[in-house]
Amino acid sequence: MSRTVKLSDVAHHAGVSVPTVSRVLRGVPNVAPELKAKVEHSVTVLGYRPNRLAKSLREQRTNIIGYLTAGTVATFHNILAQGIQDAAIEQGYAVITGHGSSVEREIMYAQIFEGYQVDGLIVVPSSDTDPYLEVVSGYLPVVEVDRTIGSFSCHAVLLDNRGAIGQAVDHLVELGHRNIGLIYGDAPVSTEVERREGFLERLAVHGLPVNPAHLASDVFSEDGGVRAATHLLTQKSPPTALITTTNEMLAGAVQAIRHLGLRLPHDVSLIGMDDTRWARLMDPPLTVIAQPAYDMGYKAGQLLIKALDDSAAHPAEPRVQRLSAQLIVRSSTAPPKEASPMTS
Amino acid sequence: MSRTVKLSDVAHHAGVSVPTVSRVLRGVPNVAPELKAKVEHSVTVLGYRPNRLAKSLREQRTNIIGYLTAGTVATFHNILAQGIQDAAIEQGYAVITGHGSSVEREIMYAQIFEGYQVDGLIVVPSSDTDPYLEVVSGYLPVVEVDRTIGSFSCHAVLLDNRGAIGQAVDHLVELGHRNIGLIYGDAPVSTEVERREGFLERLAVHGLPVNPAHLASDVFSEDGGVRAATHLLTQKSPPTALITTTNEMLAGAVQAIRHLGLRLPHDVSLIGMDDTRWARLMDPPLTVIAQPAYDMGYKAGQLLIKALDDSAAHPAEPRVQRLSAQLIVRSSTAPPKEASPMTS
DNA sequence: TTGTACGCGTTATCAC
DNA sequence: GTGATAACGCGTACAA
Repeated sequence: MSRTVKLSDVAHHAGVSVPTVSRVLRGVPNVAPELKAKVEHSVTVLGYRPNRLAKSLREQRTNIIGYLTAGTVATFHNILAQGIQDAAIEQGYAVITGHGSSVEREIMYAQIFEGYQVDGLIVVPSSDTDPYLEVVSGYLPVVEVDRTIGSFSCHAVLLDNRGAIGQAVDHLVELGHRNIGLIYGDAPVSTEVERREGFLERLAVHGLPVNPAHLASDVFSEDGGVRAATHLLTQKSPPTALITTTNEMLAGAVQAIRHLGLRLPHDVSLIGMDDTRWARLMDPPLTVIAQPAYDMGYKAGQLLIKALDDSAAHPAEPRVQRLSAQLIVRSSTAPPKEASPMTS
Repeated sequence: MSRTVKLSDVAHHAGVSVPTVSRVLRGVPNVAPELKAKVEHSVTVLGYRPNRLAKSLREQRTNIIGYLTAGTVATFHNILAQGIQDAAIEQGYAVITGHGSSVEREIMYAQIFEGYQVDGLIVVPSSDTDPYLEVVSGYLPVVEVDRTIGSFSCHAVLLDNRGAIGQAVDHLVELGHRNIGLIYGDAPVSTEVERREGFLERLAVHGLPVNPAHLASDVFSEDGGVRAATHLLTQKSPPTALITTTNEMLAGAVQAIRHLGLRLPHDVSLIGMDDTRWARLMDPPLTVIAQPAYDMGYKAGQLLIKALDDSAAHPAEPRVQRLSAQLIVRSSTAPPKEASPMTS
């Protein structure tokens, strides 16, 4: 639970009775304008937020609907969600879910969740800048998964993004590539930032120069991948290998390569993110960086629940877990056209 | 809400006080064995089920964790879930989610949801036989999506499965195919049954004979698809076209066709289910039956909420909505090898 | 060992 | 128009 500013607090602050506050909040007609104003003032001043639990108990209606599915889970974020579910259920917790595509929506859901008095929050932030989450983390245990806002201190379960891209670079360098292109999303999320940095760092480790022209960012989508890959492969001295930081952009890269009449891996090598079904089914099957999606979700669930249990004891120091990715070598990577596997 | 058998009812029935019942239920040590037995008896007789809401309010702890994600949604069931979420949030409802891969798990989640006093339930049943769901639907509005148990009367939002497969058959017949194979899952779920029946019915409409050897069922997965397709294509007179009823089995069929050295659509035509990214990305791009996933979820949410609002007025007669699928013709279908497009 | 009384935060029914 | 008071279902001191 969190701050406990209740109806009676507001009533006391406004110098009225509890039912009056309730009436104002619910918009019941017969209320004196002056009292209404005073109540509304107190509400904002005290930062009152209704307790859905008590309301539900009283009204015999929760406004919660259960969604029970036997649907197949295949993508990264679903498998992750499945991990959270399993960890939660094992500890006797239930999960209330919201898909927040934008910061506004994210905030809306977070507030609704708070209304239902959730014990804690697991979140995949939609952006690097979410001031609301910072506030929430002040009085509610929060665990970030996959992505992190970074600017505030809370628990997190993340991929070792630098290491992940590092493995891809290592593999390509071993094959003899010296001109590797990176396709990444331009959204301000931690995964993209870290993967980009990991790429540059690993290039440096191998003593390879960084060619800014071989870095292409675009919208974090299939179309963005098409554009970025096309841009990279149509320049005068194109890279001999491409790495994409997301599954969506990988799909775009595949399309672009095909559209340009290039063959995989003969003309260009390609490594993407996430070991999805289609990556295996492509012709040729794609070399990918596999994320431990289920583990990430499961560990996030465990971490949050542990934080919940410990909250009484220690004030829970922020704990960040980094999980390793696994490079799965298939047939979209090969030595570059005019080069021997061992470059000096 | 539902049946309201509370602690005090049990106490009265057992001839003890409320706290005693509470103690027994929570396993507090100091309780007389005889009273314990009496209480437990009353609990089962009355069918008492704890109200998590009241417990949460009292304990200042809900055991609910919020999961907020900006993760991408790509598969059928995710888009469907997104539709439910949107419909719910628009009406001021929250969604608590559970993934039930088996009937046991499904029942477990349903009970947990009931504990949280959900107003209603939306469910994708995992099997045709779930006695518990029948019971639940007696006192809680239930909407089935995608699949239906069928044996009890409740609301449902389903695909027009017969029509969907019918479109696929029509398309293949127009191309000149007369020997069409069907690959379907052997799980006892309504979608599989209806799609199989729709296939047979449509064949009859075209005056085409049914060849039992061209019907292959297997486990509802990629591997199952591989086996079924291999079985179908390696017999003496194989079908010239294949239809799969699920996306998973489609993936298996693609693999089998490739493994057998067959070319798409030259050697065999193929139509599958769900317009997923990889179906578009395949070489050649796959002709598929696209389901209105988001609409199905959204309509299910609307239907449930309407049922909730109406529950006071009319006892809510069961309402079943059938949504149409759309055949998306791409390049995995073509006239059969030795046949003109127009067969007599 | 068991029962009484109260509180969790809110809404609904009454008098005033 | 407004404010006591009770109730929603459960857990927990405290007293018996």
